[in-house]
Amino acid sequence: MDISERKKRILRAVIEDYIATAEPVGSKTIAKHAGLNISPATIRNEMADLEAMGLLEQPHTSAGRVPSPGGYRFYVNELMERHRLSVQEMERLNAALQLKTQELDRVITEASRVISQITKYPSYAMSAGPSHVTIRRFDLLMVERQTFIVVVMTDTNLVKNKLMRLPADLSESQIHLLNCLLNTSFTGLTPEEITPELMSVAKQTAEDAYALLAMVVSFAIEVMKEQETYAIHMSGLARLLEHPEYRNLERAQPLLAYLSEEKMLSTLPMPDDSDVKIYIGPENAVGALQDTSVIVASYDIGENMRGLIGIVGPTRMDYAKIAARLYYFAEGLAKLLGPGESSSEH
Amino acid sequence: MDISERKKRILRAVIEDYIATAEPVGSKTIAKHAGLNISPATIRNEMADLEAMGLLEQPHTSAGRVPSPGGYRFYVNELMERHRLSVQEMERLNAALQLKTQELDRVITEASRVISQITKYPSYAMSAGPSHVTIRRFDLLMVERQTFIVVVMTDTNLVKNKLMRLPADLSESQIHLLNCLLNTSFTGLTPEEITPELMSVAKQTAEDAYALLAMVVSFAIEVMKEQETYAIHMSGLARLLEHPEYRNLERAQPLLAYLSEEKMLSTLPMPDDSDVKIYIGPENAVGALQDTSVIVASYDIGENMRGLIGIVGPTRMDYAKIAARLYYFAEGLAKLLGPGESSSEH
DNA sequence: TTTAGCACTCGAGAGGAGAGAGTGCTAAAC
DNA sequence: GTTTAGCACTCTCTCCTCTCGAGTGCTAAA
Repeated sequence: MDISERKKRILRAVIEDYIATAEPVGSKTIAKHAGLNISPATIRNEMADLEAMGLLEQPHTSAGRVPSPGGYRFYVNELMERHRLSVQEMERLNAALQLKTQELDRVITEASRVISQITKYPSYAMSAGPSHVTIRRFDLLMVERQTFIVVVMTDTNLVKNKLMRLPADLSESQIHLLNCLLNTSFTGLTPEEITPELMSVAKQTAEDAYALLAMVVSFAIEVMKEQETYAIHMSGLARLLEHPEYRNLERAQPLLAYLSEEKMLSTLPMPDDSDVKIYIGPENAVGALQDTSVIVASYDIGENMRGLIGIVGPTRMDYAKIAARLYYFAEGLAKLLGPGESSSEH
Repeated sequence: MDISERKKRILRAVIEDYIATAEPVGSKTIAKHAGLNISPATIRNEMADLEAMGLLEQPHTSAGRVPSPGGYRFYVNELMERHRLSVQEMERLNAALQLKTQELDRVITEASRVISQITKYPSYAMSAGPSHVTIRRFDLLMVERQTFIVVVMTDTNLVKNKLMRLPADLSESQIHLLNCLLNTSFTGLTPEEITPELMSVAKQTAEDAYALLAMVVSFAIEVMKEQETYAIHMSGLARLLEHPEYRNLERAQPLLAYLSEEKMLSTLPMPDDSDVKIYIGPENAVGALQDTSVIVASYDIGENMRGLIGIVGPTRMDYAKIAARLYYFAEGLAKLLGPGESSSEH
């Protein structure tokens, strides 16, 4: 895009003023801006050009200019300076990262809450599991005659358990046999690889203990499947209403409805690679997000898992600042949850 | 409260009309009501009396009447007929109760979502644990040389586990010893009963394995504490905006902010006994709920635990219908989760 | 190429008129 | 004594008009 240096400076001034005030920006306001020694009339001409290029918009003829989504995009790509966190900001984020628990679900929930508080926007957080999980190890523990605890450990080092009650008695040796059978024949398999044939072979070996075996296997499958699905959490929804663009309900309601519909959340942007991504207005595929921007940071939880933390807000937002905060926070979460930590189940 | 039969009928007609329309009800409207063959003028007189008794209110001099919180209370206590669910309603609720998972957290979340959908109000659901939990049983499983799975089972039949890594090697026999020590000295104790003295005695017995012991015990304490805390979930927040009383933001915003603030949620009404409870307007202790009503049903999960499911909405709501639905749903959840089921951890 | 000047446009907000719904009171009817 | 019809009154809501002010685009001069 060939665009003069002066136009860039004007565009940037318009965007930054609009981000700060939420009011359409007039030529006079820009003229007063330090560093630009040009008259309002000149600026008007330049703004008319910028509008023709699709970077600015006019709500109506006699109002100032407002950045278009394309304008924001240009700003984010080329004009925006990297925001450096102040010491206070870092301290605040660090304090928030002192999470008491390392339980994945809770960390995600808490992280989302904190980011929402700090950014003043609704925030979403999620964890995405790997696509192929297998069981590495089974353990059967007998509690009472007909009560067992089954413990399974996945190849992602996650441990899950379940208490099971059985109508039939089983002896210690039967349990031992079952344990061996499970650990030899059912480890390293994806749910699809546990075929009816495999089960019928196992049935012959397990005999009376087959009922328990079946329960254990179906639990294992459940665990594997669950790992592959997403856990998602949204926080601070009502903060949307604190921003002037959502002061009228017609605008706010559909967005709030979308964001509070749990099912819909999985349609929020979820980038694959590790970076802060910014989706401005119509760059979002989802209809309800056409007038909003989404900023999302992704981080490595290790063992094939990724975490995501992002915020949703009006297109007018301080992209530099928010992106920097998300980036810093995501880095902190990666350290907290990332590879090298012992992953604890929940 | 001595109040004539006719006044009761008028009050009831006013309330039910207001519930249906959300508009102040005039004398003419009531006069047209089937069954009441009295003129608007008479009704005006009666309504003036009802207002003097504090059961009705007038938004302004020349508007119709609106029920006061006291009026709703009287209606709920004495006038309201028990709503009987239609077959469709029951089917819908039954379908919603076909939850795939029995994981407590998920059931709670899902139940809240469903109730919110059905009632069109934001809903909250929670589980409250017992006040004293102890560990019934410990199991230590060795995965690799320095990696262990610890499994603890509480006296509420909940099983939790954690993967632990240790910098030091331990032998099979040391593990066995530790297992015995844990199961003899640390079972049946509340977190408070695990004193520094007890730990130092254990230290002498455990010797090299003390590091692992300490990790296991602190995990056990974490599990016990966690059991005593509440898990809460809110769903369908944005539905609030669908109701006319929240069409202006000044009214909606503080309530939405309150309900989306996770910490605050624990101040929502949480009755102890099994019944549907109704809190109307100022009957709620919390300031943010002064203009709202809360209907909440409580049910038994068994093993000392209770579940709660409720909705929040404007004071104008169809108390009979909502209460009936919550009651039915809570009963279903009790069957699903209640005593007799094997409680599975998550 | 930039700037000053000026007519023009458009939205926000204030003020006022009128309609409509509902009331309370009075006096007549049952 | 209770109920009802009639009527003046009150208050909100909506619509209309008017004005104000901010900001623009265009033209002509610097």
